[in-house]
Amino acid sequence: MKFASSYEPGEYESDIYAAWEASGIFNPSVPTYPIDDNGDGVDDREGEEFEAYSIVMPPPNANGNLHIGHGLTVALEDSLIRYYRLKGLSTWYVPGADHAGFETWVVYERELEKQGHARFEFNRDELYARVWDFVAEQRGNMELQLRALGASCAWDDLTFTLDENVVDRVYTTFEKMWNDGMIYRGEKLVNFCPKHRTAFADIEVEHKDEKGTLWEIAYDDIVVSTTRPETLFGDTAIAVNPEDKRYKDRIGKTVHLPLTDREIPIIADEHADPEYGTGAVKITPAHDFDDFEVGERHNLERIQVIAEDGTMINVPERYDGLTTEECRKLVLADLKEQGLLKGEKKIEHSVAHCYKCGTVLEPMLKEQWFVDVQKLARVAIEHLEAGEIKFYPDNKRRVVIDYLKNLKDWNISRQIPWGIAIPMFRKITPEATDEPDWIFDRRTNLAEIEKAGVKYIRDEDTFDTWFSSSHWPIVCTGWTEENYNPYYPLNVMETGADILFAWVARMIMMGLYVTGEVPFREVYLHGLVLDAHGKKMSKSKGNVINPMDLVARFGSDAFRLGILRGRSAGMNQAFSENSVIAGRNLCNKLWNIARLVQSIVDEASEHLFSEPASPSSTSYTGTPTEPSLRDEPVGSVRNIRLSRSNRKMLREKGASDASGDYTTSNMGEDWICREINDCLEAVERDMAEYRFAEAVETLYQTIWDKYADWFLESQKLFQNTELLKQTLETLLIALHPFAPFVTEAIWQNLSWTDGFIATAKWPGRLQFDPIAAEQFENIRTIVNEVRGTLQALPGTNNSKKYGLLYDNDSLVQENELLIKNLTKVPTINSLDGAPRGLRLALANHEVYLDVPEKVVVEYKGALTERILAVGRELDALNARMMNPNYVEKAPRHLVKETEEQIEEKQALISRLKRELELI
RNA sequence: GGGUCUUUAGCUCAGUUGGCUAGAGCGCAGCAUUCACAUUGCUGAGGUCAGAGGUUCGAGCCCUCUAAGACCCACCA
Repeated sequence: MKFASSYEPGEYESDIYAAWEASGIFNPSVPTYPIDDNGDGVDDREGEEFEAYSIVMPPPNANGNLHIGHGLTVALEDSLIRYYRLKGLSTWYVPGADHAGFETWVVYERELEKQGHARFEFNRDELYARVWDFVAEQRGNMELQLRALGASCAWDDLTFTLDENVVDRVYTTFEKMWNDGMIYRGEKLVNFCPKHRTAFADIEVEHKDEKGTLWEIAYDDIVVSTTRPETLFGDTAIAVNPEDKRYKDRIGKTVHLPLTDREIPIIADEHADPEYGTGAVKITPAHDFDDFEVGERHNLERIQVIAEDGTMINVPERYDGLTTEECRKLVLADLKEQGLLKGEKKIEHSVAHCYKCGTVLEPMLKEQWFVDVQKLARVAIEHLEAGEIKFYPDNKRRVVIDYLKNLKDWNISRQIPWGIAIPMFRKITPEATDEPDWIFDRRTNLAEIEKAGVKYIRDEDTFDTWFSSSHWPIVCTGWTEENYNPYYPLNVMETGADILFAWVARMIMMGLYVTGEVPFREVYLHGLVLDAHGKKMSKSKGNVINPMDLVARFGSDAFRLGILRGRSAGMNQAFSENSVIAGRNLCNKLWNIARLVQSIVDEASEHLFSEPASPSSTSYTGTPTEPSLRDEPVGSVRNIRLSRSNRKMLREKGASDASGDYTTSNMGEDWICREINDCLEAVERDMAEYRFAEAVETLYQTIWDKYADWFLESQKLFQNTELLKQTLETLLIALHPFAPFVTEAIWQNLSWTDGFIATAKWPGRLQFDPIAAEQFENIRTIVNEVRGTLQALPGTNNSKKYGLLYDNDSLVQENELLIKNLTKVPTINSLDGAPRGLRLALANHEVYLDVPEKVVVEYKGALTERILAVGRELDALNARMMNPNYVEKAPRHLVKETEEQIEEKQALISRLKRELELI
């Protein structure tokens, strides 16, 4: 037995993935469909052009586990890859693993601490080797998890962010920038985490609004306001606004710096806001970003008073070595004692924090490597404004441009050992005066090098990970200066909207700088997956949802379908487990659809041949009883078939080849063909515009509400095996990008399919008779009306009690059996004699429910209500037509439609009134 | 301070360039039960589309303002 009564994902998923992977179909060098597609011995690719489709995965942390955001990423990216693979493109989904410089370092440093060590006990090479081993030990989990999610990536091409080719490429770029004069070493204020002892780029800083105190301190007779009294030892001036009358005559004079014996000048600078505090501000160029700039304008001395470990230096002995916090208390106490503390105010201000440990960052004067971003940003802006990259959502393009316009030089030095070493060496042979102080060299494995007799030592810093990550599309596609590479630029960069600036903007700048081309043609940004209540997931809140738990409970497909549901580009959205359950149910539904179709196919082959068609088709021993309606007299079925023209519907060229041609023989068959075609069209349109949720929704409705609930129900009467096979295949293929496992599991279990569905051909359109398809809508209307009315009638089990009568209605007559089957009414008869029972409110059909007079009377209220409702609709339509502007200005087809509707409603309402009178 | 986004059913969300009676899943209520599927079928209730104004023959959709919320950027001592 091939199809169990329910789909159990756990029994299939890992085997299916292993089979895919072993077959090499995820590899881009392999054609995505058989070379000889139609078995005629000729290579079908002859003369065809292969289109490439590439996506590189935003690399998950190599030694971590996937979180739900990765789950979303895979669901989105793999759907695209699988869709375009089915479309016949040569797809390449490059997987990645991130060394996650700072993140991993923080984890490892904690580990070191646990072992009772400090990082300063080891040199950089030792630390690097230790973290490498640590990562190697932990590695692999996330790669298995990607497989569990069904990511159809080319595993042979997995790129680790510390791979040799990555480092090479990063060094090449750095060298080019160095030669182009875009790299400089500067002593600047950087955001520095005293706990992790490293600097950050502006973008890594987390600003939080906090309550603080603004103290007023007297510097002689001038009172300044400050939130950081402990830095006064680093003050080298007082600034006042040049327009400020209060201080005009003091400019150029000096004041005494409290607690010291220094005099500092009073300078005029726009930075001082006369409205704020006392209008005078102390200037500490070494410990404040604004003051640094003021200092540059006025050539002020920079006195560093806080060391990298967060303790005081270069201060009077009394304060030396204290932490900033201790020092602040002591300074305030001393000032108070001397009567210099003039006041304090509670204020709210924004404070920079380490995004990892939350420590308050210290602006620190440090020599670092900077990238002059002016040119990079300018070029990127030009290409963006020219619209070379399409953004989903669209508004993010503008947001990136604005970001790039205000971008400041980029600090790429990090004082952590886990990362790509900066390939710069400092001269230590002082007498070699003609040689530059710094040289570029790739030999970063050496702590010291010699060149032309001059000795240099290595800079111990590593690159900001975003510097190397910005090369991701280049390194993952193996782009080189020499070769044509159809996979670069990428078709799309899919990633989180939260790293739009840190990553996407930098990839654009770097891609253009290195290759001269934008690195991707489109960008799809997804929002955050929030918890069920719309809150951000975080470990501390304990509301983190593990995608692997969901995969284990509901299956990979269910997870993918569930997480895509209702999600749109760039939007944060709450995660709903119910959507995953709905996905699981769809998988099971599809499974059972296949089970039914297979059983029909098996039965048909038993009828055709005295011997079973194939061993597999008879191995099915599911429900032995035949559907009762199949026992209907064959004659009546045949009559229906004969009453329709013998139309042979050839499939469109390019449609799936797995089954033979079909002939539609009843209007339900034409109808489902039309619905499936519409569905395919919608899915194609949605995929082109990254409307994943809509594509899934359409497939869900088509499979469940149309295929199962109407088409398969009608096929219980007349089985069109060829059409069943082909429509099932079509739906399986169409759903495959979103639910790869269940569709493959079914494909493998069906008796007539070959190969993998993962490499099947995207279906063409089905042929059908549009008039017949439209007529089936009438049947649906009749059936719906019968069902609804039966439910509304008093009593239970009405569908068993009352039959259906019709008068002069060929549609009902021809489809008696079908209507009977779908409504479950016991009988359908032509009306003999005068009308009786309850007439259905169908405008164009004379159909009665054969209910006794008593029931009709009881139904009177409902009928009255119905008349009122139709009356309201009619009023609305009439009002529209009374408006001369509508008749004049609205498109003619709409006006005509309104007129027709009015006629229809009027006919209906007068008929209903007559019915009411008769009761 | 600047910017982006959100507000539609009890919950989570769709609603493509304005066009008829605003949809889905889950939840809820009722009915069904030898059926491929209870991970089921059928039926139903539930919405002043945040509020106010405007444009238009016509607005959930476009414009203005207001309110509530989320996020991003920024040097406010």
